[in-house]
Amino acid sequence: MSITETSNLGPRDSIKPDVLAIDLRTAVMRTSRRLRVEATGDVITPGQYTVLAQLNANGPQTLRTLAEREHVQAPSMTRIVNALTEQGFVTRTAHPNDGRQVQVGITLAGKAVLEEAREQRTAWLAQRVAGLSDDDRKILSRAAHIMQEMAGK
Amino acid sequence: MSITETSNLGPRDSIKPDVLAIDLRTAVMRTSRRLRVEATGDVITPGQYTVLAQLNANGPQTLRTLAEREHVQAPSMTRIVNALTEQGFVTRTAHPNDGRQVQVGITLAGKAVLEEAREQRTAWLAQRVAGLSDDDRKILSRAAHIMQEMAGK
DNA sequence: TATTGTTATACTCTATAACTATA
DNA sequence: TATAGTTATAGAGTATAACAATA
Repeated sequence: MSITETSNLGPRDSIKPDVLAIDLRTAVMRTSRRLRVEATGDVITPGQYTVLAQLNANGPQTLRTLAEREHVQAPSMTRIVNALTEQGFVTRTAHPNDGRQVQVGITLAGKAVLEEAREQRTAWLAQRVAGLSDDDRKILSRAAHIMQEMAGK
Repeated sequence: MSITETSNLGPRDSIKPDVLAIDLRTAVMRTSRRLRVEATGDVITPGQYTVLAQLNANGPQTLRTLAEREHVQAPSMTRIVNALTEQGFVTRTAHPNDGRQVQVGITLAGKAVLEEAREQRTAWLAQRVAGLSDDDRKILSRAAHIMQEMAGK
């Protein structure tokens, strides 16, 4: 029996947003918590990880832009970027025209450690997902896309 | 067009656990982050919230049991329970037979604040969910159950 | 001796405020 | 004056180690 069938919803029932919100919130928070706990042995912190991913996906950015995108204050981003710089995962280069700005970019070592961290962080989930039925995997795949869209770019 | 149709997977494709794991992890972490950020104005901290929810769902428990279930160390749980006790949201009672143990239980005020926090924390998500198609809501509902099962009770 | 819980202490991450340098 | 970034400092939250009380 598929896990999805534990749902008490028939195909014709309309789903109340309030009820779904509570269910989904619980599921998301619980899963994210496990993902955080199971991601042991990482060489970089969660904050460093998301900054590397951001730089990898969107190219070099100023410190301020990074802070805004990560929703942290400037001093916090200074700290994160300093740590990444010391480890050789990002470089800081002065802006050609504006001497106040600093461009932060990911290095090859940074890309490598990002990939490594991504695998470590995904290993636990991949194992769990492998134990599901194909139907359940399809549902999760679609749900992932819906959630991505819903949570905003 | 439904958001689910942005998925590039046909009905007959088998879904690779590794690929799904990366998609799902990204979606879950991004959503949980938004949920955390959007849950402003809470009267209790996230740690306090989960402890109250735990006590509400499973009844009075010892400090050690709570620490294990929340995956934190004993001193951290002492701190959380102290804060909840000072606010009047839990009570501490001595174990009748074993003088070492402390039973922690939720109060009526604790139940009230839990319900209030739950609504605050779910409001943002409920609004987002309300803007989806009914099909998408069905998928999310099933996905929530699958994730709950997958992340362990 | 083993177990439950507390206290002491330190570390990480984040924030606000004050400061420097550049525009 | 305004903006980009850094430094100083403080406040959560968590951890380990040492301790007290009980079994």
